[in-house]
Amino acid sequence: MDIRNLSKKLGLSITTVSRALGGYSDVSNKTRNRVEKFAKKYNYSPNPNASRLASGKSNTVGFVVPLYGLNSNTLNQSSFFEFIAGMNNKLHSENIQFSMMFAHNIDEEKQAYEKLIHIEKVKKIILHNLKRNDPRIKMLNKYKIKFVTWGRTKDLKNYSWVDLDNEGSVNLIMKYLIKNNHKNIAYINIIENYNFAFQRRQGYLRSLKKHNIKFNKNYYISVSTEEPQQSADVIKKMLIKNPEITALICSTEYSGVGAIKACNDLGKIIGKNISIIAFDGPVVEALTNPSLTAVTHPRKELGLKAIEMLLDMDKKNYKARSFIAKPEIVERGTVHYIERV
Amino acid sequence: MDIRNLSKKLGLSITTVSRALGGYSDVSNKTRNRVEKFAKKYNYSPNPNASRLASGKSNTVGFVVPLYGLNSNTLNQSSFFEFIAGMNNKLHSENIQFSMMFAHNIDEEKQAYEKLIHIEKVKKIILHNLKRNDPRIKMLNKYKIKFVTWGRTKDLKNYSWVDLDNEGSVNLIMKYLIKNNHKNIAYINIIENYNFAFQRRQGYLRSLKKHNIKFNKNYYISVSTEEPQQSADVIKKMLIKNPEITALICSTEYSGVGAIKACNDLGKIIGKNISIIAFDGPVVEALTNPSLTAVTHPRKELGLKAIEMLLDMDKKNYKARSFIAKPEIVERGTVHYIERV
DNA sequence: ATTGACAGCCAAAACGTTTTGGTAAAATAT
DNA sequence: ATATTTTACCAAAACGTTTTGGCTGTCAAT
Repeated sequence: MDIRNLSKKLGLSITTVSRALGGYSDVSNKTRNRVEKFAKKYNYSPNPNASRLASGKSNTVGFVVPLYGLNSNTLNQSSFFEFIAGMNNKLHSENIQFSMMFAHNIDEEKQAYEKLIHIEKVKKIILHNLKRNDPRIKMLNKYKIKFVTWGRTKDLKNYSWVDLDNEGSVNLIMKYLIKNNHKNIAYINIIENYNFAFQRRQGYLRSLKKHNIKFNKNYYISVSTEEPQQSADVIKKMLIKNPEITALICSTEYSGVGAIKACNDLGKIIGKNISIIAFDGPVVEALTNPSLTAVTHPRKELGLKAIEMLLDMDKKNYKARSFIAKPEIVERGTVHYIERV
Repeated sequence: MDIRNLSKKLGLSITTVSRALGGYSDVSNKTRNRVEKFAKKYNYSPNPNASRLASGKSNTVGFVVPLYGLNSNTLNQSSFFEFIAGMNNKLHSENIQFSMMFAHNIDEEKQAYEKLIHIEKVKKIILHNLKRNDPRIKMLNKYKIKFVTWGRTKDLKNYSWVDLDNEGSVNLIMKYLIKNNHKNIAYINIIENYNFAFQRRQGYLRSLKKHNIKFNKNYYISVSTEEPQQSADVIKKMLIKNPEITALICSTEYSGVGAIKACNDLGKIIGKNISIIAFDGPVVEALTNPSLTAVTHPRKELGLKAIEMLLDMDKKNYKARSFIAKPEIVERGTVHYIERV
């Protein structure tokens, strides 16, 4: 069933049918209802390719997934997957194509963007994994590509982004721990040239100040790899030197696992005399014993919002926007309450 | 630059340009070369939507990702991700679109296929997560959709597929364990209505026979969930009742983790007086202590091969093919050698 | 010298929409 | 009663390809 046949059955012109279904106002409600009824009855939906050709809006959104650096880890890929799923839902409901490419190193990544922009003529891109200072933004502006980023650069120069609430998440965690009477709270971060790590550090420092806890530099470390053992070693040392620590905040799943190892090795009983809370870790949570308490983020929603913004950029009065995912603490078994003495 | 302008510059008709680039034989080599040269020079590539509309060929490969059942687990999503990355590489080099949809339940899955087939007019699909008897195959045949499956049904009725070598992997594991002088080898499977689980069971039984080991039904269990604790409980019981068991083969990462828990609880020293070996587990491997020995499969290659086959189906003399990924054992720390007495 | 086959090219139709630039009738304003 | 605006519709053009069904000239076979 195509629009020609449908219009014949309705006794209307093709134009009217198209405009009725397109939601234009120069169609009476009576007619529109009839058209919609018939469209449903005959199971009509416009041929997307014809429609894209005619409208000139062949909207494709591009996305390059790096499979190196922090993302070479299979662990992190599941969070990408969530994000992608969120994007896809929106894209499909809007009949927009999604062009995803993979890159194993920085050269391949560059090539991927070039292919997207110059060959596939993609005009919209989702950028992610932002460095504090990211050269891709300049590049995209140069080619007048519309983009929304997942993550933020150091300074937010007039672009739209979605992101975890990194600072807010740490605040939330700190509040939660302090409510449980923790005071000697350590933070295990990842190297801070990732902007999210920097923001989390900010959150930690500001939270301490807010709750009148003095920053102890022995309580803050950042690891450079995602090898759990490395985290475990560093954490063990920290706990031996500072046995008064009662809670560990871990920026990554891997360091969360490292923390568990370290505590086990030291004979500390997790959830009894030492608390561990980690970021996300949707994968690891279920695997550890006791099950890891964590702060989670709706990554699917993040993907959806990113696409919404990107599509809104076509509207005339669009202004740069942002969306911050609301963190939530999922209580499991690794945080304990300290009785006041 | 569109084909009209290009043909003008070449002094040729649109038809000839189109047919030159399309590889048709009614164009002289001399002309074809000229056309190709100009196309490159002016950075011309056909508008994909116009081309799809005119040819009636969507030039798109469809893929529906279920986010329910066995795949609601974030863990498994990373293996999808690998597969998708493999597919994408090939698709991009061939300039073919990839339409991926997500489904949260069986109804959404059905709708997704309908949308792909009837609306987007996709003619090629990658099917995965096959049941032993999968109704989708009939459906795809009915609509004359070309497809390649990732996984196999019970009977391989004349379609092309790629898959892990489930039976072979178990053989390999068994050989490896037996080489290390294990004889009392238990198998922890997942429910067998997943065909891969069935095949792995076959592998286990046949391997035993081959090595003249009598099957002991107390050594074989299959769990129905992916909750590690459930596996742990069942395994603990098994080990208490049959303390002579020296090695555990786990069909999933989750049961691998469960096995580790069970052994720890029983005071068995993993890699010393009990061995554990699991399937894949690219995620978990790095997290356990000791690091989990496993059999791995090149999932990226699997994705690539699937697409290769799917595209080859356009060739005239195509016959149903298959590709089996070669398993490999990655020795880490959970399998021990038993000294002969 | 005539015929047939073939190589190499092309004009026009087709693909199924959206959009443009209208028109006639109805409603409203003067 | 007339002029203006609004409502509701439509024919035809446009989108950029691919495909169909030619046509012309060349060359080998008769």
